[in-house]
Amino acid sequence: MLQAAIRVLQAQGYKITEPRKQVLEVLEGAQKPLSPYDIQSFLKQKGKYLNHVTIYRILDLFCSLNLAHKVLSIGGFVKCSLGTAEGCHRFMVCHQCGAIQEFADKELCQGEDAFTRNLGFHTKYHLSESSGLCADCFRKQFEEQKLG
Amino acid sequence: MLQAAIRVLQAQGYKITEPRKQVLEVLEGAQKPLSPYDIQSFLKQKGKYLNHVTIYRILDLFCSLNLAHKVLSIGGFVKCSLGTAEGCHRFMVCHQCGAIQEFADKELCQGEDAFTRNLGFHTKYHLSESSGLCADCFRKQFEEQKLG
DNA sequence: ATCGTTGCAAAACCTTTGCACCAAT
DNA sequence: ATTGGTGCAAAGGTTTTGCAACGAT
Repeated sequence: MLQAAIRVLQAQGYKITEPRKQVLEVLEGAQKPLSPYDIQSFLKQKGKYLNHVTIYRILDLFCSLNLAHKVLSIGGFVKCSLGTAEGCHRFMVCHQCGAIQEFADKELCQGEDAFTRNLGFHTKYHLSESSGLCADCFRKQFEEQKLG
Repeated sequence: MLQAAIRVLQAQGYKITEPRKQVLEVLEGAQKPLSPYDIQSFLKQKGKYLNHVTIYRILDLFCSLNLAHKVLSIGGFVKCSLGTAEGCHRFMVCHQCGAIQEFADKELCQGEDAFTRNLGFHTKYHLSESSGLCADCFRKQFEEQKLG
């Protein structure tokens, strides 16, 4: 996984540096979107230090290479967990626990494109985030309702 | 249009103040999403002054009442141009001229919900922005290609 | 050795908070 | 008169910039 990202960097002529590997590692291990300062904190816990500017720049790079995405409804970054998928990369965001799941579906993109094309618009890419409850949180809430 | 928004405010027990009317007016007249400071600049041109904090608070209020939306891919605010529509409010964002068009479609929402439900997710609402070229900018680009 | 990367300092920018005053109802 | 709204000052947080030093190739 991490290896795949490193190969992408190398293939594009970017250097494999400690800071980049560290940010990759943190993103790999995260369950939720992380802000640049979140990432800095995580690293501090491991006894490592990165300047926040460095983290900003690394995240910019990763996003430009689709190794990471910015989840706009949260304002944090996640590693990209999809390959060169069919259709744009979408997110489900649990507003209870903050967990993220990435997915893609060609038909959803086609439906959206068809609709906007009728309005004369030519779509390059989609941004799509579904907010709600993940399976776990939904179950928990359901149990609580039975009790209460 | 502006009247409709004012009625919504009144109906909810919010006061109709000069600052609120001014922000509404600016949003009405805008073709693109505006940041709080953009709005302040627009008003300054008209010889009016609002504190930025006031603008932040007014925008918060408007968004909570669905009189305005924040366009996340741009980071600015637009007036809501839809009624209580079928399905969530979506945007087409022209990355050339910045123009915004709002739309809604029940089927798109249903398609997305169906897909995520299969993954155990329970969607509350969607965030959806399509980025690309509006009809005008597409035409212009097309003309230029013919020439070049 | 080269050139891309990082760290640092600083600045710019964005957003929020608390409180006193003002104004719409 | 009441209560919500606004302005101000200040603080806190986020993001960007320029430059010198470092390190992967």
